[in-house]
Amino acid sequence: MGRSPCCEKEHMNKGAWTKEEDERLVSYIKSHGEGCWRSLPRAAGLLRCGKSCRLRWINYLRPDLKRGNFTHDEDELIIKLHSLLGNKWSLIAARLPGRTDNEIKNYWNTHIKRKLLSKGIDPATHRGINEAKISDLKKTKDQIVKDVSFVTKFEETDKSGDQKQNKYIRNGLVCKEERVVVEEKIGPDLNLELRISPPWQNQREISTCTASRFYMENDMECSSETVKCQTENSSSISYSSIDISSSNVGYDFLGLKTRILDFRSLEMK
DNA sequence: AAAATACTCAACCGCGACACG
DNA sequence: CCGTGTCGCGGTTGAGTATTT
Repeated sequence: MGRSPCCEKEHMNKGAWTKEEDERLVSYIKSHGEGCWRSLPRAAGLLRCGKSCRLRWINYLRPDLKRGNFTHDEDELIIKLHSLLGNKWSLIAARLPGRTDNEIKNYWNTHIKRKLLSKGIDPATHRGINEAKISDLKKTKDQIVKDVSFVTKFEETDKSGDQKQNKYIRNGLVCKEERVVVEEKIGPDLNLELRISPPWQNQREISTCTASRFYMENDMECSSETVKCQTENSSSISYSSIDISSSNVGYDFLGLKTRILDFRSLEMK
């Protein structure tokens, strides 16, 4: 038994929206709010299917949309997020105020893909196109490197506050540095540092955020704790940590809920 | 100036997830 | 548990525009 279509295809307008249709839609949503897309077209007096109305509103008519070209910062953020999330455009868009998933998807396909390719980076994997060299390096002793999108280096102060130590975040995991040296050498020539913050936050402000950390030793997840981090500018992350035992505690990353930072299985809250 | 080609991006389509009876 | 309806997502299309030949 087939599913009934979302709307009767006959007697429906398709293609580009007219100014009058836009005005009807905006006016209806302003007075009645979003939602119930199925019944909206009839109520608003539009010969469009609900799907089409929803798309038009979300991608074009919403008042909070940002117009104009993408900034360099937005470019970088999109690349970073794509390296983590893949083609999850809606998740990426959630981190870029005023931008829609459709817009980012188009921008990715028309601009960023080309930009990365011109730098010798595979846009799908965010790794160098010359995979052969990388594979050879990976085979060498003690260079067991898992699939990696980018590496972020940060400085950690020990509990006494006396000593500082370099550490690396790879795919959300805090790693011992010797395990990622090879990746630093062979990785893409891009600044892929990622700051973690709640959605829609002004990145310029000093802010605190919380995340769980998992140390990797001998390829085993061996401990976890919650870390409070304070970000002051885009070039550094300082950490102060609080030990907790958090074997079953869920936490947020990029506005998502997950227990382990496995970006390939993230789900919306 | 005209034709061909490349590019952009709004809109469409099909599918999966989820809610509900 | 199953069938149905709705919503939202990601991939794709194609009309309009820009650039090149």
